[in-house]
Parts: sequence; C-alpha cells; structure tokens
Amino acid sequence: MNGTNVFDILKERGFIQQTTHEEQIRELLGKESVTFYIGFDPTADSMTAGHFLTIIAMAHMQRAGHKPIALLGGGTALIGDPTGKTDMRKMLTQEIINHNAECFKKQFEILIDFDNHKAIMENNANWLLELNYVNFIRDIGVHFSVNRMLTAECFKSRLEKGLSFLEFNYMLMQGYDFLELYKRYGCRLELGGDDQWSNILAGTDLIRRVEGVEAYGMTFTLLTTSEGKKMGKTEAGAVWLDPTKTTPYDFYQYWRNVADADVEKCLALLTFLPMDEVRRLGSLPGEKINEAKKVLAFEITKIVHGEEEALKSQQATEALFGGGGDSEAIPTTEITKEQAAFGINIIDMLVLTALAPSKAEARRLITQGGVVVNDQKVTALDLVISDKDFADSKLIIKKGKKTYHRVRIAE
RNA sequence: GGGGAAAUUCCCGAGUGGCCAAAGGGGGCAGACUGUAAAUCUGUUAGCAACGCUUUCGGUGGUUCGAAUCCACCUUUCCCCA
Repeated sequence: MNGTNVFDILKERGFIQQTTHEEQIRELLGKESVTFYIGFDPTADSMTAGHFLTIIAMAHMQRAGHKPIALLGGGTALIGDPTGKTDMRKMLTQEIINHNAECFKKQFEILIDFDNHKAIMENNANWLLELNYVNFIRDIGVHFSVNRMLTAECFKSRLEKGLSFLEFNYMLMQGYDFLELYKRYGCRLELGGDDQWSNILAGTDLIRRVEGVEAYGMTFTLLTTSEGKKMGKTEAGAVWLDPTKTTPYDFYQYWRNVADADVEKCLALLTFLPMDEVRRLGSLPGEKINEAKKVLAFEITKIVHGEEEALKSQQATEALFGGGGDSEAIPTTEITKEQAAFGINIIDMLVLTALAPSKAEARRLITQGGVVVNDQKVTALDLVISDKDFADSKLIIKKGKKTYHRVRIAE
C-alpha cells in the first residue's frame, strides 16, 4: 500500500458517515489489500444517482489496491429491504430480478475493473435460495435478538405502519450474506449507504458470534440536498444511469441545476477531481458558482456516459442557453414529411414530444406563457406548426425556462 | 381466534345523500424577480371531440331521481384482547 490511505481520502471527500471501528479500519486499509463488499438490490433495471455515489466510493477503494465484491441481491430483492420504506414494497418476480441484475452488472463495469479477479461479482441468490429454513433459524436465527432488532432505527417507523415477518427477515439475510462472503472470500469489511447501518451491524455481529472474528462496517453519506431531500430524484422519477432511461443531456442538466449549497459536496463525492480544485470551485462567489456547476455536470456525465456524450451535452447546453443554435444531443422527436406538410397543432405537438402529458396540460402551459417555439412565445392555442416553421428540417420547442426539445422532419 | 377502527385525487388530509372533479397543506408545473441557484410573490394542478361530456374517492354488487357519502359481501391495513 502506498500513497495516501484511502480511508483519509474517503474521509476528506465526505463519504464516511459511520464506522464500527474507525481506527482499526483505517489501519487495516493502510497495511494490506482488503476484500470488502457492498450490496445492491436489483429492484429496477438501472442504477440511479444514489447508487453511483457508492460505486465511486468503490472505485476509490479499488484504486487504492483493495478488492471489491459487488454483491447483487438476487435473493434479498425477493424479500425487499424495509429500511426507509414507509410501505411494503411490491414483490418482484424472479425473472425481473435476474434481468435487473444483468443491467446492474453492466453499469458496475463503467468504473469497476473486474479483470484478473481485481473485483468480484457475486449474487446472494447463489446461497440464499437454497437455504433450509430450520437450519437457517437454528444456525443464524439464534444469534439475533428480536428485542434488539425492534429497537433498530430502521424498523421503528415500520412498527407504526406495519411490518411483515417477511421484511423483518431482511436483516438476517443481509447479515448472513456478510458471513457467507467472509467464508468464501475472507471478506471482513462491508460498506453501504448510511441507511444500511443496522443491516451492516447485523453482519459484523453475526461474524463475531459465529466465527469469533472481528468484522468491520462503514457507511457513506446519503446523497441529499442541503435541505435534506434525497438527490437523484426528479418529478419524472429517478435520475438513471441508463442512457435510454435518462438521456445524457438530461443527466447533464440535472447536475447543472444543483443548488449552490450542494455543488461542493457533489464535486467531492461524485467526481475524481482533486480536493484542492473541488474546494476552489465550491467557494466561487455569487454568479461564478455556475462555473463549478458546469464542471460538475461535465465530469459526472463524462464518467457515466463517456467524454463524447459529455461534450455533446455541454455543447447543446451552451448553444441553447447561450441563445440560438442547436445540437445533436438535445432530446429529439421525429415527425414525417407528411405530418409536417399537413401541419400539427401546437397542443398535439406538445403531447407528441412528451413535453406535456396531456392536452389539458399542454393548453395550461400555453395559457400560462410557458411555451416558446423558435424563440417566439406561443400565445394562440390553435397555432398550427407546419413545414414553413422548420429551418433545415428542424425546430426547437422550449417549455418553461430550461426544457428544450427538438423536432425534426424525418428524411 | 374475539372485539374495534380505517382505506379519498402525486403525498398528507377534509368531506357522512344533491351546491363534489371533491376544502386545506405539501409537492409538481408555469409566470414575475434572478445566475439554468436559493428565497419570495402570483397562477395552476383528472381527462376529452370542452360554455358540454366522460372517468375518479380499496373491490364487487345493491338501495335511490341522485352515492366518496347509505346497505351487503370481499380485499387490505391498523389498534385492543388472547
């Protein structure tokens, strides 16, 4: 191990929230290559910005010479983690979970190097699905105190709302995962989001009781705004890493729009820029802070979607917000020559481009002055857009202040 | 197993036979002010072939000229007792 201890790097960048044994963990990371694990439940077909923070942390660890195990929760996803959920999750089928796991796998590879066994991908379905119930509760269940579990923060809110036995078991499953990874790979460190704290403790306790070995746990800051809201979510849903679910342009825009107060934190947590630079950007005064946001958006988009997409998004942004011009990267809808020749009502156009979910909403937008076509505010509800409105077969519709959409006539 | 309570639009939550597409708040969207920020103020927030029509108050059926509101059954949840 050479260079700065990765523990200090993570700490400086603001990742670390809680640790089981701060000094021992730091020491361990400083002296040997440590095998550690982070679990991901594949409950959707793409990871989100929240997962991304964890992957970045994982990458920092790997770069420092440690060995990550990305544990896909093919088994635990069947149960559903009750942590932070106010209601019971809907159950996912085995098929969907497997599909999701495949999607997750590809996304890990963006930042984690799995070549030459430098990292391991596991799936807890491999051991959880074949567990024998009686054996499990005899061997594992004995080590868990229900009294203690009930006092865990993660169950408290659910005790008011109702918690099924199924979900109550989630903690045991995750604890068991850690034990299993210790046995298979000698893994003694589990990392995760701060909401995973009690689940992680379940694992470290279990290993100590069953194996008599000290295991460690550490949690990362959750990606929240300065107001305490979860980041990575928009009204339209989560910010996905999958470009078909959140286009690189929209992804870029999301980060371009973070609040002033959150820029520095995001730069530290979600990019690999040196901390000196992060601090410099974060302390830019007033309007200048926009520079920091541009860097943030560019860097994150580059990591997730590649430099080319990041550049395209950046150029599109400059063209649109700088006035005039357009770019390939703007979300685009194609219409046929016939449609263009015949003309399309502005209301239908808004629905067609998904800028408005319904015609009523489209009408409302226009009435409130929120629609601009080719730099002209739309005031008439019966405006018809036809081929004369297209320049070079293209036209730009702007919804509100910052949502741009391009319509192109297909060849 | 016994008893009680509840389910309302994106969320919370009012509404106990017509004045209900349903108060209020939150959130969202749009406008003004700005820096693609925050704060603040204003408007808006089921759909449609739109001065009217259609779907919506856990589900299914019923009573009624008329049901989110009454009745029956079902589903789910919570609370108390065991």
